Order: sequence, then structure tokens, then C-alpha cells
Amino acid sequence: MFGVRKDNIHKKGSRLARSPVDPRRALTLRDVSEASGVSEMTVSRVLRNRGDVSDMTREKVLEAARTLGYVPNKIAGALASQRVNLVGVVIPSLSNLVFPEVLSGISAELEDTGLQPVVGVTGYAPEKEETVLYEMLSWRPSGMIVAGLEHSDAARTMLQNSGVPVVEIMDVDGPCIDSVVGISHRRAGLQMAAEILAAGYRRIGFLGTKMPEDHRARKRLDGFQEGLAAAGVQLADTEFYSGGSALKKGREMTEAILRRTPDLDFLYYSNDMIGAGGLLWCLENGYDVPGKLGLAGFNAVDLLEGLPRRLATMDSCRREIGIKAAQIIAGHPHSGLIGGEVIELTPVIQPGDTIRRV
Amino acid sequence: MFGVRKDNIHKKGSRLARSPVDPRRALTLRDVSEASGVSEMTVSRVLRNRGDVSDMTREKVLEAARTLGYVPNKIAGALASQRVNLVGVVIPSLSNLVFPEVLSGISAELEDTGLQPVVGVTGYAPEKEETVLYEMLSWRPSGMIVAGLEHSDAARTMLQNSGVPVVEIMDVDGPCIDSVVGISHRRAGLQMAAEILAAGYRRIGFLGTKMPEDHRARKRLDGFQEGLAAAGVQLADTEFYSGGSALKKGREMTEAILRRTPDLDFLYYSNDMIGAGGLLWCLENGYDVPGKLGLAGFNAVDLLEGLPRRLATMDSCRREIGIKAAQIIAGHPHSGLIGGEVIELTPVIQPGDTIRRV
DNA sequence: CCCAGTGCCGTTACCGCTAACATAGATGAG
DNA sequence: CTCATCTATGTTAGCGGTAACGGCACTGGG
Repeated sequence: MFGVRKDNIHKKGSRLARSPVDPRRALTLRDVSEASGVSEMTVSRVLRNRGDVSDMTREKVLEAARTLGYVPNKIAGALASQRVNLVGVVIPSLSNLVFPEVLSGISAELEDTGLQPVVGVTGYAPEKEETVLYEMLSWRPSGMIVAGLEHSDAARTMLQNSGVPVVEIMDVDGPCIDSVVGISHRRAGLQMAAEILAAGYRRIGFLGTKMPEDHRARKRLDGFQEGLAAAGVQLADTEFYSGGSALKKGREMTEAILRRTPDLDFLYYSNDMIGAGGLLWCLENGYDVPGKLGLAGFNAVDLLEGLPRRLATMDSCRREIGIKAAQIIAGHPHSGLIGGEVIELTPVIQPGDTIRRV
Repeated sequence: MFGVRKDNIHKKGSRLARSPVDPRRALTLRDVSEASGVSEMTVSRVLRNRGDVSDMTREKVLEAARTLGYVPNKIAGALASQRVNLVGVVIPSLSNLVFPEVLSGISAELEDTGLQPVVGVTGYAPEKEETVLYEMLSWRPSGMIVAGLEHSDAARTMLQNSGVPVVEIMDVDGPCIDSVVGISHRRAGLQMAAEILAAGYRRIGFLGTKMPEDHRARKRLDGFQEGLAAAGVQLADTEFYSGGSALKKGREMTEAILRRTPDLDFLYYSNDMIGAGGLLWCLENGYDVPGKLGLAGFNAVDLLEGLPRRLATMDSCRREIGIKAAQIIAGHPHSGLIGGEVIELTPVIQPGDTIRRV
């Protein structure tokens, strides 16, 4: 309320005047407007390609912005326009190979919608998921893509109240918040069981992760067991692991389970990576695959193509899932919250060379 | 300037009054403040744990925020405080396996600094890198971590003018913008050449990616050739690929190069993935590894642990790089732009079982 | 009894940009 | 020539928070 302040008030509205030379300060619209001799609004219009601006003015402004090296401040823009071009993507892990592929589908589809994915990783921990969601929602994104259907109550509530379109991905076995895109892992397990039984295998072992938070793996196992049970068959043995190089673990687990239960005639792995390790181990140790011992994994990762034999697997439609999810978000009319899409993709069994032909 | 507007002015400062019931509208500080009977400022203080607030008030506010399900608006907060808790991380790819590991180092280190990584992927394309940088800088992040030293002029200028700390990672062979953390790929190539020559190999082939934008692979090759040249040895043959399953490509390339130049006694692969494919192919086809034919890759990915034989490789210190880079950003005093850190990590050769012992 | 110091909370003035409206000049129909 | 219409640009009022400061009730030392 003293001189200095009051004086400046006259300069431009109630804004303080800028010191003319302050190299450290980030540029604003104001700098560009002064450099090009038009109002801030006009500069804003030019930079966003919105509204009518004469070609001459446009050129002048672009030139000024370029030479100054101006980068717009989206924080201010977003606050003023109530629009944010970000889409939150929440996944459990990046090292899983599966999720980067989903991501790549999302990015590709979002590419020219002006929307941008922002990734958050939960490490399969519900509390971390909560934190990540909270953090993301606080940026008021245009949409959220979240892996899985299982969330804490708090997380679910946050998503519901957020007012942004939410797409849960990967899994369709359960109730969703808004929209879902995925496959039925239960059914995937069931199908694989049917395939294996049809090929005549009966002494079947399962090898998977110890993680109870990997609900999709669990559902596959559930479906698998159900499929076996329908034919009066039970799992003959199981082996679980956690952490470490999946390929190596696959070897170790395979050796362990076959040592414990030598008469197994099929090994169903919860993912291709441990499956590949198992396959290598079996081949090295002279097992007759698929004659005496069948093998199958899950995911259809492209690493399998380089193996000595093609492991039986099942495509989990990862890229497709990403694409569809992105389409739902991108196509979302800006306020008419329709939501409620449920898209179930159907994975296809790729029998490869590790299930014997009937 | 008409009735309706003027009337509202009296309600609360110059803010318009809210319609009391509008379920779709996102919550604001105001809602919490009204629900708890204190000012917005006090609510803000409570939610940020800043300044003095009595325990009673704090409880009241937290209670109200919780029951309403309030999520703060970081956009507004960031604009007002000129502080953003985001760190931009720009990498060429997520499917490379190497980058998720760097990322995991970054995340881990940033975990309890309040900073959050935001990932952008360039697909090895300079134009895309420019776009991604522009996009990220427009959110005024607290720091930027960018893979590689090679950028377009525009990109470099943007980063320099941005006023935020910049850490370039992975590679130290060249001039940097602000800080760097990485290894010398040239020296890595040199070292590997020395190792191979010391083991007595002389007819050496190189297998790598066709991508000219992968500067680090190129530098390794340069260093490798330089190392050979110093001993009067030249590359006997080379084979390049692009796209597809790296494991499979490794097989195909290995077959191709050995068919073309059967007397090769060593194959140097530009990454472990194709190296692994090559190793599998060589073993299947009865090559005497490492007696008659030596093999080496690069990166020390943990997939190698599951292979029938340990491929010679070199650790690229990925996680370590992520950690150091994050430390630089996190430790950056908020305004005293020191910068200029140069951290060179030293990769270690892991001879494995595919280079013969001397 | 006065006043500096402290704990707690409110007020004011922005942050940098954009929606919505206002306005000046050019244009064309009547 | 007048006035509605259109184009190109400017003005105003926020968006939802936070920094900085102000004020009030208490407290304790002089």
C-alpha cells in the first residue's frame, strides 16, 4: 500500500510492471504481446489457432514468440480454460513388458487427439495406487485409464467423484466404475484347460507368481482349475515364485516341480517369461516336449518367437486394449458423461509346438 | 455490469456465489471452508501442513475434507505458488527394457522428495523429442531428465532457456546442457575390444541396429573399432537389423553373418537381446562357444541369467544412472542454479561363459 | 499497566492465461 | 447515407489456489 506499489497500478490494469531486464524470469504472454505490439489476447489466439486473426498479425506474433523462445504456461491455461489435455494411466509395473505394450497402444491412439498420457506406477500396492490416483486427479485430467478392477474403497470413491471418465483395463471379470476394456482372465484359464484336456494331458501342474495382488493371474488360475474340475481333473502340483529374473525362475521352478512330481505331463505357466525359462530347461534336459510333457504360458510376448520351439500361449490383446481404452477417453463428449462402455476382447490360443496335436 | 452480477459481488469478495446444489461441479477449497466454518486460507494451511493451525481446527477441516471427498486442485496451487512437483523424464522407448530400469531408479530416488516423474517417449525421433520437451516444459516442471546428449538446436535452446535444472543421462561422450550422468559408450566399446583381443580372437564381426538415431550404440561401435584398430585389427563383417522380435533377429542375423563369413571367431552384439538370440542359435547349431566362436552383448539385462550359458556383457549402470540423476534434481536448491554436475559411471565387463579364458 | 512476542486465523492481491463480451473499422444491403 | 453484419482486436473478470501481510486475543517481563 505504499508508493512503489500504487505507482505501478497505473501501468496496466492492476498488474505490477515488470523490471525490463530480468533474464531469469520465465517468459509470459505479456512479453510476446509487447514484442509484437498486440494484446495478450491476440497472442493467445494465435498460439492456440483459435478465433480470427489476420495473417499479418499472426505472422508478427509467431515471429516474436519464436525469437523469444516463448513456451506457453499450461498451468495458467488449464486453470483459465478448465481444460487439461492429460490422461492419467495407472499401471502396476513397467518391467512387466505387458504394460509398456498397453501404453504404446494408448499413446498411438491418443497421438493426434491433443491428449497426452501420463503414467503412474503402483507396484501392485493398493496404498500406492491410492496415492498415485490422488496425485493424478489433483491435476484434473481429461480421463483416467486404470489397470484392473480391484481398488480400495477410497480409490474407487475418488474415481467416482472425480467427474472424469474412467476406463478400467485388462480385466472384465467384475464390477466396474465407469467403462472397461479387457479380456476375461477366468475364461482364458478355462479355455486353456479345455485345450490341454482335449490334447489328452491329465497330470497337470501350475507355475505362477506368489503375488496375491496380481488378481488377473489369480483369475486365470481360478478359471483354469474350474475348467479342469469340470472334467474331473485336479491340479497335480503347483509352484510359486516372487522376484528375480523371470527366465531363471522359470527354470528353477520347473526343475523343482518336476523333481517333486515327476509324473506331471503338463506345465501351465502364469506368464510367458517363466514359461520360456521352463521350456529352455526342459529341452536342455531331454524332456519329450510336447510328447510326454506339454507346456503353455500366457501373453504371447514376442520374445517367444526367438525360442527354439514356439511355446503355446494365449494372446492377451494388450495393444488392442490400450487402443480401445484411449478411444473411449478421446471420444468422450466433453460433458455428456455417457460412460458405461464394456468391451470384452477375446484372446486366441496359439498352440505353438508345446501342446501335442490330437 | 448489470444487476445479477453486481448483486453477487457482495457475497464474498468479488467471487460469484455458487449455486448451493450442483453435484457435477468439482469441489474447491471454498466448499471445504464452508463445510468446516473457517476461511479458505486455513483449509489450505491444513491440507498442506504449513503454518500454525490449532489442533481443533485442523481436525475439523480434515474431517470436512474427508467426508466431502475433496481433492486439491494442483493446477491452481501450482499457478499461485509457482511451484510444480513434477520432473519430466524424456526417453526414446519403453520397450527397450533398459529405460524402465532407469525409470525405476528415478522413481525410487524421488519417492519421498515429494517430486513426481512424468514420462515422455520420443521413439528415437528428434522431432518427437522436440514436441515432448515443449509439452513438458509448458507444465513448468521442477527439473528435466533427458536421455542422450544429441538434441536438435531448438530442443537444446528450449532446455537452456527453460530455467529448470536439466540432467542428460546415459551417455557422457559429448557436450552437455547442464548436468550429465552416464557412462562413456565409446570407452565401453574400447574396453570390450581390448578384452576380446586379449582372449586371442581376431576375426571379429559386429551385429547391431540399423537405427542411426541410437547414438549410444554408434559410439560403442566407434570405440570398438578404434580399439581393434589400435591392435591392427579390422571388423571382418557387420550385420544390421531393425524392428521385430530382437531375440529372433539375433538368430537370423547370426545365421546370416556366419553364412557369409564362416571364419569369424567372435560376434559382438550391440545389445544383449540380439546377443541372446545369437547365443541360442549358436548352441543349437553346434558351434564351439567360446572355443571356436566367442560372443558378447551389452547391458547386462537380467534375462541373461536364464540362458543356458552366461553371455559376456557389460553392465550399463542403468538403475544407478536413474538414481544419480534424480538426486541431482532433488538436491537442486530451489533457485541457486548451480548445475554443471558431470558424473561418469564405469561399467564393468562380465565375461560370463562366452569369451574363452586366457 | 504497557508493550513486545506468540499463536491462530483472516484479507488482499496476485499467479498467467482464457471465456465472454465489448468495440472499432470495413462492408454491403436497402 | 444509414444501419445491421462481419472481422479483427481489445477489455474485463475470473479460474482455484497461495504468499505476504494484518489483526486479534493472550502471555509474561519490566
